[in-house]
Amino acid sequence: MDESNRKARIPVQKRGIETRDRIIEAAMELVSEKGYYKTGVPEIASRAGMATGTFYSYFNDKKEVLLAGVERFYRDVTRQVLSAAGAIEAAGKNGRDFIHALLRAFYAAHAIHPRLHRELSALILLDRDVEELNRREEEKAHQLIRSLLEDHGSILSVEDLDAASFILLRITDEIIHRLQFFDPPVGEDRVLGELEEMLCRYLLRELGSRKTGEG
Amino acid sequence: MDESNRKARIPVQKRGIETRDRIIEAAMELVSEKGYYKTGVPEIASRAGMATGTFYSYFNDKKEVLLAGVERFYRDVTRQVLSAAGAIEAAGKNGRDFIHALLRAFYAAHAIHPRLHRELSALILLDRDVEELNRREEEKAHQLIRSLLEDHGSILSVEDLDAASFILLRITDEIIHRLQFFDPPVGEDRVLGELEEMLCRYLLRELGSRKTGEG
Amino acid sequence: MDESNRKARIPVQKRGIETRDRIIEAAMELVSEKGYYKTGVPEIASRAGMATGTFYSYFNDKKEVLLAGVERFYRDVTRQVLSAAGAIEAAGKNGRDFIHALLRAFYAAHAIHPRLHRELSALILLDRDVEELNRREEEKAHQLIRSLLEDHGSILSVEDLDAASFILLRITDEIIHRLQFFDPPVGEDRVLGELEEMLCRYLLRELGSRKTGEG
Amino acid sequence: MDESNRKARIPVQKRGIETRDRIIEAAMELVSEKGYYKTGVPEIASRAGMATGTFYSYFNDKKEVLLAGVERFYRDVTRQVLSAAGAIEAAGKNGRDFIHALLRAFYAAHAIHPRLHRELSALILLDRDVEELNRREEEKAHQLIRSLLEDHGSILSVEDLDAASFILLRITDEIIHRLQFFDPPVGEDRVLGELEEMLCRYLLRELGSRKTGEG
DNA sequence: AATGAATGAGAATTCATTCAT
DNA sequence: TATGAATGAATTCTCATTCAT
Repeated sequence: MDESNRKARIPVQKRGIETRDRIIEAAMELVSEKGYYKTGVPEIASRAGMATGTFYSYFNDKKEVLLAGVERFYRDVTRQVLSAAGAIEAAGKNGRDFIHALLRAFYAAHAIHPRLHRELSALILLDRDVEELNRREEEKAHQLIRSLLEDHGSILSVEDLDAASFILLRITDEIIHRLQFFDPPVGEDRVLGELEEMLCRYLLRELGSRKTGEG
Repeated sequence: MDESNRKARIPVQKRGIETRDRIIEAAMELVSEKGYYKTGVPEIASRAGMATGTFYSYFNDKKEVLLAGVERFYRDVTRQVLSAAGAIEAAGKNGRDFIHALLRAFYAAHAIHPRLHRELSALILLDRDVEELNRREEEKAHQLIRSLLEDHGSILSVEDLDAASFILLRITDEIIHRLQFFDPPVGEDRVLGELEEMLCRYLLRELGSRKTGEG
Repeated sequence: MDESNRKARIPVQKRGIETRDRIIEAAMELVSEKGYYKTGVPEIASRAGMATGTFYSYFNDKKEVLLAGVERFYRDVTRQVLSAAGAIEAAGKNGRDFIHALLRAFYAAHAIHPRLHRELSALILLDRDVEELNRREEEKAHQLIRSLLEDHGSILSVEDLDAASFILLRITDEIIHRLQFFDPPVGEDRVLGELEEMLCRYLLRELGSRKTGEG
Repeated sequence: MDESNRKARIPVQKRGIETRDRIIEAAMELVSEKGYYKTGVPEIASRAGMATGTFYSYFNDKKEVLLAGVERFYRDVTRQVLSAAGAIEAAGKNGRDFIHALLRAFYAAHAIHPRLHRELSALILLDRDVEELNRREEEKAHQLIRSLLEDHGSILSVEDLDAASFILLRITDEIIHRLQFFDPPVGEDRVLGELEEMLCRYLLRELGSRKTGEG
């Protein structure tokens, strides 16, 4: 009975789809600005330039836009990440370059909707549905990282690929997260440089010489 | 002073202090169980065995107990961490043992109030006051890690101690966090083992041989 | 005229009349299924296979279809009752047969749209317009019963024909009502048998012998 | 889990019980005046001289007051009916007097809250919970009538006591209902006189002479 | 004539906080 | 000082009706 008692319209025509998108857009803007709990439905509708009732003919409740917005957010991030895949390929089998490109890709992915990202990080912890959506994305990301590490197996010295992928994903995400959401006690460049160094020492079979003057 | 218009009593007598503690205790229990936003003040008062009004003679509003509770939580964690300092000392100048003891200490700190910890992780992102409290604690933790690394400077190969402390703190926290709050795609032991390996390769001047069969 | 500000079209062409009928049909179906208050106009339009706006070019508001539906319902019931007149005639001047045929006619009339009947019974009490429509129908029924009783004057022992018609109509209606809408504490056959017995004793000059084994 | 998740206070102190009663009173007044569906909670609260929120600390929702009001209504009616039992006793074994007293009792019971009575008659048909409450009351009334008929068995000529009680209850109720709620096509006295005559002919072993000039 | 997206006032309900006792 | 009933603004959601296309 998952969606059996839905009343909200599923628009197929261009106009309806645009309206739906406008609602998601407005909702995510407001969630970014004031947080999910402080954002009201009339406010979302008003921002989207429509009446409250219109909102409810596209979504059954406030939570539903949130989930739609989260999915859209993940789509945006995924698109961004995939577009970075090229740069990672280009780095070839040079260890430091590979790690560097990887970090760049993560950083860029985080820069998409930073405020929204922050709010979602909280909602993952507070809401089971958001948590579940996130779990699926993490799983995808985990597999992506794993296959990247496999591809570069010849230059890496990792034994447990799964555990390594998990750690690589989480810590990179976390550090960039912190750098973007809170102001860190240490300069961003120094942290990113040190993070890269750590990953090189951990992952690479041969270290190569450290590049100084990160920019 | 931002406390000029406070009305809530600051209890000095034993009885009053106990009452205040009972409120904090009840509030944190409920926050752990159902989350801050779903916990009501009358409910906190009721759980603490008193009338709603009594609550308001000890705290000006709901947020105030939360902050008091967060402070108490950090006190508990700090106490736990300090008690682990002994074990870290005992590990002496053996690199792997030092890292291992460090990880153990973090892990134990997280095990204190896991549900509350999870809720607070979200509130840090949602509430400026909780964020600020957290910032101060992170700063203390950062300094603590930094001085530990300094003490072990002879066996470490780190250049930027500040950046390294920051990274060490954040990633260890994050990984343990994930292991405890979400069920990870990889077994806990494998992740912790790999994390330890990463930190050793990163931090230690001489690697020593890896211990297999973590537990 | 109370219709001076009407906007809804009064269809004269065949197509328009059919459309109007389809709306009434759909509305009455839904009212039977979920009740008037829980039935929405968009839902009626959808069931009738048209857009919401089309509904409003045939009816000025929701109430108007209800009234049209009530009138149609009464037309159906009247048609049914009149078709039963033959059976009553056929019963001739045998007292018990006359009463029996009368009861059968009422029973059949109630069996037409039982769910709708039930809903309307409530709406009569809640809505002045429905009440008024009902009053007119009751008046017609009252006159019908009265003339039936007059026709059978020779075998009846009633003095106040008007009062008797009123009572006869109301109690027969009520008892059958209850039997159909609620499950009664006593079997239907026993109740109908006893009702017939009561009416015989009340109305007939000569009682005749009771028929047992009602079916 | 019938009442497990109730939040509404169950008052035990005098003040609380009075407040609760005041709400029921106000609600039933408004339901009598404008009907259940057109009565809003803020309006009930305002009529009861309190804020909306207060209402919700005594009742979980609007429906709950209705049900409490219905129960109170039935209590009032029952009390009235029982107080009429004396008059019925006093009528002794005179058939016509017995029937007359019975009718008087019904009539008086209906005169208590006529408008409310009318509204409830509709709600019984529209709401399963009200229907159920009514079913229980009908059952009680049914038993009461049955035992009255049994007590007067010597002067009655009824065979199926259960069916007769059911019919007696329903038709008397219905006729009085109509007389009070709608204006009948025939004068009230004539209808009541004829009803009494019908019941006498139906129920009594020996008829006695009809009293003319009902008053 | 038909469409169906949009409207927006209004209903139900919640909950942090106050205040008379 | 403690009590807990009372407050009422704020929030979520509904649905009969309108109107641009």
